[in-house]
Amino acid sequence: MRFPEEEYHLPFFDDYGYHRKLCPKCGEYFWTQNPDQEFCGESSRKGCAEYTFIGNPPTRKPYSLEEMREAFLSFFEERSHTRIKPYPIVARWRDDLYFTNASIIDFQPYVTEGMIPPPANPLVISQPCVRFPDIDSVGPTFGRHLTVFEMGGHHAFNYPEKEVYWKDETVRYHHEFLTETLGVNSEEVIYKEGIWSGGGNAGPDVESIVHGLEVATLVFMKYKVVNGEFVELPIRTVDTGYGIERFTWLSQGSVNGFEPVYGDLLNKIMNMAGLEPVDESLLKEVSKVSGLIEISKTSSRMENWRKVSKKVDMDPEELYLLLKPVVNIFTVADHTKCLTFLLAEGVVPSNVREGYLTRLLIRRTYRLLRGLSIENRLTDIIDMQIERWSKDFPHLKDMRDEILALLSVERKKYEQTLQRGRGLVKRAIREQKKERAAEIPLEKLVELYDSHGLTPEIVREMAEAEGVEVSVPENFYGFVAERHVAEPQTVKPVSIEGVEDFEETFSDLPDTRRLYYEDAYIKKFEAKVLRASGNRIVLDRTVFYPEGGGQPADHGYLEFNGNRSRVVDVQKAGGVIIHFIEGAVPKEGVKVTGTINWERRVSLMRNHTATHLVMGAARRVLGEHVWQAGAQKGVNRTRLDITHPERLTSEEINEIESLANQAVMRNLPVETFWLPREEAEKRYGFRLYQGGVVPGREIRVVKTGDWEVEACGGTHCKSTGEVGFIKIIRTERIQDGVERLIFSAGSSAVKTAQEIERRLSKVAELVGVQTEKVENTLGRILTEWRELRREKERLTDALASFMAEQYLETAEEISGVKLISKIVKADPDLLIKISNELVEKEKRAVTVLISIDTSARVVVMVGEAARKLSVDAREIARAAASELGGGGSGKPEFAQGGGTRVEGASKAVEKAKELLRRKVEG
RNA sequence: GGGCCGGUAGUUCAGCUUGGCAUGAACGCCUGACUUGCACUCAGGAGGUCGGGGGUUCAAAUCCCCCCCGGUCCA
Repeated sequence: MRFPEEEYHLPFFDDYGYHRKLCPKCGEYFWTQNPDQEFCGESSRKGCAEYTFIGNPPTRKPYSLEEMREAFLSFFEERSHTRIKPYPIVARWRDDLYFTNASIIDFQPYVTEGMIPPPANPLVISQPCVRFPDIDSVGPTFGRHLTVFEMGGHHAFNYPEKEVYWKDETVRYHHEFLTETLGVNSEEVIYKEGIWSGGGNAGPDVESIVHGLEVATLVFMKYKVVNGEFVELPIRTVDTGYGIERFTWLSQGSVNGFEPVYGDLLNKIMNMAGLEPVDESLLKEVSKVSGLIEISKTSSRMENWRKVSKKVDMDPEELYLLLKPVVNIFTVADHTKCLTFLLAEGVVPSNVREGYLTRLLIRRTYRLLRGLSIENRLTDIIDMQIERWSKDFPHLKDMRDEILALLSVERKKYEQTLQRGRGLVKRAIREQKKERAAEIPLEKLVELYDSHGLTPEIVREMAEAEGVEVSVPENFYGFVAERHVAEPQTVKPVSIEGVEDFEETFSDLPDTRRLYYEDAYIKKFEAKVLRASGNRIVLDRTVFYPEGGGQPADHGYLEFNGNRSRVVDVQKAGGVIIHFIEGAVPKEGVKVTGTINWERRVSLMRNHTATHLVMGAARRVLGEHVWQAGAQKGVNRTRLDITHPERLTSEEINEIESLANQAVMRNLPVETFWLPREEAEKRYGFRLYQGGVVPGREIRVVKTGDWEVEACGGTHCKSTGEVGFIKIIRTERIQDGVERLIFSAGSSAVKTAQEIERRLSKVAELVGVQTEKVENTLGRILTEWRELRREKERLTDALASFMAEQYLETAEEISGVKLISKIVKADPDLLIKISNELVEKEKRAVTVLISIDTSARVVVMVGEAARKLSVDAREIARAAASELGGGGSGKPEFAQGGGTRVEGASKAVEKAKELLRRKVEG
């Protein structure tokens, strides 16, 4: 789709003599002052232009990154925008994305949806952003793509009753910044029309292009996307994104976009790797056409190099080999900066969500460093990054030790994966040699990557060490992606169970007054029934806590007109609280008296407050990277999931338990209060969002003395002393990087401790000693048990040998073979052993031994000599077993069979004898 | 959240397709021989609830179901 011209035809363009044109190459509309401008001027894959600023910057002077950021911020500050501090790059206040990938993310959805006012209006910010989708392009595009960059954004929020500014002023600001502040010639600025859509919002946008480089996107967010349709938003948001790094690059006109950002750091990495600088003029030529490069999972790397090499008239292989190390160093610079920022915010590498993306980044970086033979220098580079950026982002320095600790754990894990991989590759080669295949099949390569995390490059390296060639198709990753496309997507319904008809049935009701927030200790209350639908009741007020925030619903009963009905569940839909009851249902308008099951509620309160205490303890013991990854409170036990890269040791668990109990004993006051979102964030930081996303304009803060502050909607004790006692029961590992702590609080904790003791006593009783001696005694018993088991083996062997002698004496001679047949009540294993002895002693022996118990088993063995007479144990076993009501099979010299018809045993022997006779005589 | 791979001796793994003796393999360990001693070499030996629980079957490491644990790819 496309917006009509009116959306873009601004007075600004007319004032400045801009013309609207259609680019014949990419088919997009653009605005230019230059009447001869034919193409849109953007240096992209479609090749509409080349970079013309390389070695020839269009700005008045070169800017460093810091200077450019400051120029941008102060330009808007001077034009009545308020400067705002950057937000975290891990978007913990949102559940629809992992990272802050644009400055507007900071204000979505609460500001853009009108739930809370912006911190200032208009405002300006330089927001560090993280983007993973373009990761493959980072490096090869010479700086156009980065995984971490600063987005300069000036934002205005236009309310129906209050207009700040809209399209025309936005473009004028941008133009003024470029031309007057930076000194770019007006006719060198092209504006391209576009449509922007993301995060559920959309609108027209204007992209500004200077000398082939897109430097800013000016978005006019005016729609909400509902079921694929554009619905006008009441609040129109000016959402601009100025690529601070790109502006800096433009102003320096350097041969790549990394030098202006990293400067000396780049040279240091070059030196580490012992790289000679690449011919500057060649870099310049390539850089000019690097806009053609765009790497994705479905296109191949070489394809891009071929395009570029054609332009600079060089052999693609040669060009690739020449530039690869430099490009890899660009990538390393980018990735290590991104890692520094991610780990500084406590992202724990894992196999899911943002942890997985971080792991991906670490493993890519390791591979690159390996290629440069400096894999042991990662921590040095990270240290350089911390040094480089901590002036503007001081938290990096504070988190240095944790960053390095997280990296070291992750490195160990990766090395284990590689170690395992070597074994797998060796095995794959062995297999392939056995089948005389020429090379490792593609399918195997995909499996090694998909299931074992080994990229084909690594497999090739490992295989070559074994002298085996591996060919990897250019579109390997596209091939892998295909495997994942076919997977079914599960769509989970968002509606609350039992209230799917909320819109029709309850949405007209006012918010229920939540008495449990006014006083968490109310046990009994009176209220009026506002709505009764089936077994669902809505009251005007309630002390029944609805399930939410990992705290289960209260139970209890409602009394009215001499009836008493049980409340079995409570759910919240919007601001309306719905009670599910069993028994008589009160009519609308009736007055009811509600009573909650206090014992249940107070247990839940203790468990909930305990959760905050354990959380605070875990962070103190394990580090700042510990975040809550989920929690479910219960009456008897509660589970708390925390991010941590390793299994918890028993010492750590004990320490967490001790600290949490100290917090209990200090009897800290638990304060709960409501604060406007931005105020709460300012006062307590983003640490608040432990329990995940908290919607709403005002958020409820639960502050546990100096121990822990969280945004939380649950009911809590007045002071930590009421929790009584916290007992950690055990830990589990939910995922890589997430540990689950299971604990009890209050009287449940006491019961838990008693239960553990009871079990121990029970064990001691069974073993017959005092509890203090259980381990020793049990150890001794186990040793004895093993000895007895061995003794039994030995005796069985001896018995088998003895029995074999006995049985051999009763052997029947049938034309050269010696048949030994017996029906005994013995373990089949013994029969096998006897048979073994028999055929060992007497090569002509054929044994048919039947054991009878609840079912019958027949063991048939044929000695070497008998075997030569074409006696087949399988045939005999099968024949005998048919009389037992079952089947049999095995090997020619040894077979087994059996059945349930025990009484057929003697007949089975007869049958076997008959068959044998036929075989050797006939 | 979804997919894939794996769990057998102290360790790394075979065996599983096609149910039938775990005489399993290598390394490590113990004992002995050789040696001044160590290492090497040779001979012998110990070491297994086949991740757990159900089911099918005369019979399950092997087939089916559930669970636990580890790895990995993708969102």
